[in-house]
Amino acid sequence: MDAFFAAVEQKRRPELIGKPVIIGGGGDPTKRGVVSTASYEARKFGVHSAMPLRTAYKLCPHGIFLPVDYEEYSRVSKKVKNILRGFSPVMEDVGIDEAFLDITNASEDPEEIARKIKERIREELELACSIGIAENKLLAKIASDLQKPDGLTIIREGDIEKVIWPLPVRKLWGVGPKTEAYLKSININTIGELAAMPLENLIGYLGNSYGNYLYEASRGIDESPLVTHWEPKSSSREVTFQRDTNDWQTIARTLASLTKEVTEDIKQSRYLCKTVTLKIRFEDFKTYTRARTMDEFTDSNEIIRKAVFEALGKIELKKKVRLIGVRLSNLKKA
DNA sequence: TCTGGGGTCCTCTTTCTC
DNA sequence: TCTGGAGAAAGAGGACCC
Repeated sequence: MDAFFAAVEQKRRPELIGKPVIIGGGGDPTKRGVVSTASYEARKFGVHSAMPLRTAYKLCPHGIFLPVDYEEYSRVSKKVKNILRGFSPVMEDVGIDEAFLDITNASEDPEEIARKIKERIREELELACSIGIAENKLLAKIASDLQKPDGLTIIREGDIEKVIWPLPVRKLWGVGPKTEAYLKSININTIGELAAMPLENLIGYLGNSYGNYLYEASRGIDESPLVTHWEPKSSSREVTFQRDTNDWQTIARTLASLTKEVTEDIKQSRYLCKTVTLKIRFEDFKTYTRARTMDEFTDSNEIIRKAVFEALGKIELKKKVRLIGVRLSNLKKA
């Protein structure tokens, strides 16, 4: 979906159409938080997702800042996914605003299917999306990104050299800022340059698993199947304080309430956990985690809270705390 | 002065168990 | 009772995704 959160807001408040809309945090650009989504009008000012709200405000002071309304976006997301499932039951969810659809067994022309999907989403939900068509997920994802917004891009078997190789390595799924910078340092900037690197060298530079992955990905090879069902592996809650704090009461109270929330979450979805992990980030942004595995699987708030505070005891609180969080893992269906 | 929140997966190290 | 090794499990951190 194109600028999904912003588009949903513009749909329910048409007066926002054509304006720079910035969704993030609590919607107050003077407070801590980052941009979740910026409308294309706001992107013209250099605003993009993951940017601190305060920075976005400096770049675009006349922008309309709104809080994230996750429930509303989830509702709309479900409608989008239902439309998709009507075209093929084999669908993989990729977060709230993306999905893969396997249309291998469809009788209709893929491009025609894509046009119909775009049309239905536009007519029923008044939203724009970008679709990529290719023989595997890796290439379809790259394709969907090539002509945003409101795009429809097909990558065919013979297109790898012409279409994929000139692209920067960052366009490959799994290559983030760190890997991009590292590859740049060894003079690899494009996917084609990556593809020119012998497998042994890649493994030497990046390890066995990642080296092999990039070797194949740079050639457009991806055999991974669509994942239509999966079980959660962990559940977590964390908050960044509006001001860094060294007040024990505040820290303890916050930790207790986060623990209660995340315990409610797993209870609701009928899971038990065995491992709790405390996460703490100090004012200097140094982040630590301390884990504690319990003797039994549990969803008891008291037992989990006890383990969380045990974990907290393993960390020296000498600096002010910026963020605190709790993760429950080692999950098992109740 | 700034850097969210909810996840997954991978790698390396430490600890436990036999 | 002490020592050591192997393999599994747990713990910690980091990179990446939306």
